Amino acid sequence: MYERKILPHLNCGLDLVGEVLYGKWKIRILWFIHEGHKRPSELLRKIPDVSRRVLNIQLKELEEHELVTRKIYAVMPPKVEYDLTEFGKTLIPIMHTIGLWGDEHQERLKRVILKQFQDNDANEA
Amino acid sequence: MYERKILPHLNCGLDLVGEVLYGKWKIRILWFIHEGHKRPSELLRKIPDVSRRVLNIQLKELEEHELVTRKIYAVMPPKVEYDLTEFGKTLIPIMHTIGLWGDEHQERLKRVILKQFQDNDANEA
DNA sequence: TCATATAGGGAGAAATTTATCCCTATTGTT
DNA sequence: AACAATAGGGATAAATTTCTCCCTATATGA
Repeated sequence: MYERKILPHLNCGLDLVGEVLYGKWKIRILWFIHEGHKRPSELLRKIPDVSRRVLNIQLKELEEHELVTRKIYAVMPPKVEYDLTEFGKTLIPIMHTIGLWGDEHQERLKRVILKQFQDNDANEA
Repeated sequence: MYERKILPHLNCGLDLVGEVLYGKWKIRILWFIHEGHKRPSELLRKIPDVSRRVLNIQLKELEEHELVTRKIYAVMPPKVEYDLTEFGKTLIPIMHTIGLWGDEHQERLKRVILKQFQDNDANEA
C-alpha cells in the first residue's frame, strides 16, 4: 500500500471535505451505494470505467473515513455489502446538488472540457 | 505544460463536475474570488499553502473552463483581476454547501483523516 | 476437469498533479 | 545600486493517484 509522506493541510472545512471526497470515483461510489447497489460486483457493473483494484482501495478509504460500513456474509461465493453510515448519509444532499449541477450544465461543460483536447490535436497535426 | 494523454470519462454529470473542480485548490480559489479577493497576490495570501506556480496553473484552467475571467490592467507593477463568470456563479451554492458540511463535521473529519497517520506512526515506532 | 462468479491483495508501471527552483520585466523605495 | 512587489513561464523533481497484470480461495454448473 502507498503510504503518504506529506501531512495534509486541514485548515478549513474545504480541506477536510477534500480529504474524504477526493478520489476519482468516490462520489459516484457513494451515490450508487445510496441507490442500493451495495455489492462490489454491482458497483463494478454500474461504473464500468473503474478497475476492480481501485474500487477496492477507494471503498476501503471510505470505510476508514466512516462514510460506509462493510458487511461480510459467511457464504460461498463471498458476499459483501456496503451501506452508507449515518455520517455518510449526511453527504447525500451534497452529492445530489453536485450531480444536478453537472447534468444541468452538461452541454457547456463538455464543450469547455473537450476544447483543450481539440487544441492539442490541432497542434499535433 | 503537461499534456494529457488519456481522454477523460464524460459519462455523467459527476464526471463533468470532476473535470472542472478536481484540483487541490480550485474550490478555494473560486470561493475567495467570490469573496472579493480577486488579485493573484491576494489569493496567495489567503491560501498560504498553495505555491504561486500551481495557483497560476489552476487559475488558467478555471479560465479555460469559463468559470472565471481574467482582466489585465496596463499598469506597472502589473495588476490582474479575476472574477467569477455568470457560469462560475452558479457554483456558489455548491461551494457553500460543501464548505458548510466540512465545518459542521470538522471534529469528526479531523479524527478520521488523522487516524491513518497515527496508525502509520505506530508502525514505524 | 475446467470455466465462472465472488471478493480481494501485491508489485510495479503509468499518468497526473503538485511543488521547487530559477528565469523575465517594470516601477518605486531604501 | 540593490531590493521588494507585481504577474507569470520553463524545466524538473517529488508526491500521489490510478491502472495493469498476476496471484489466492471456494462453490456451482457445464
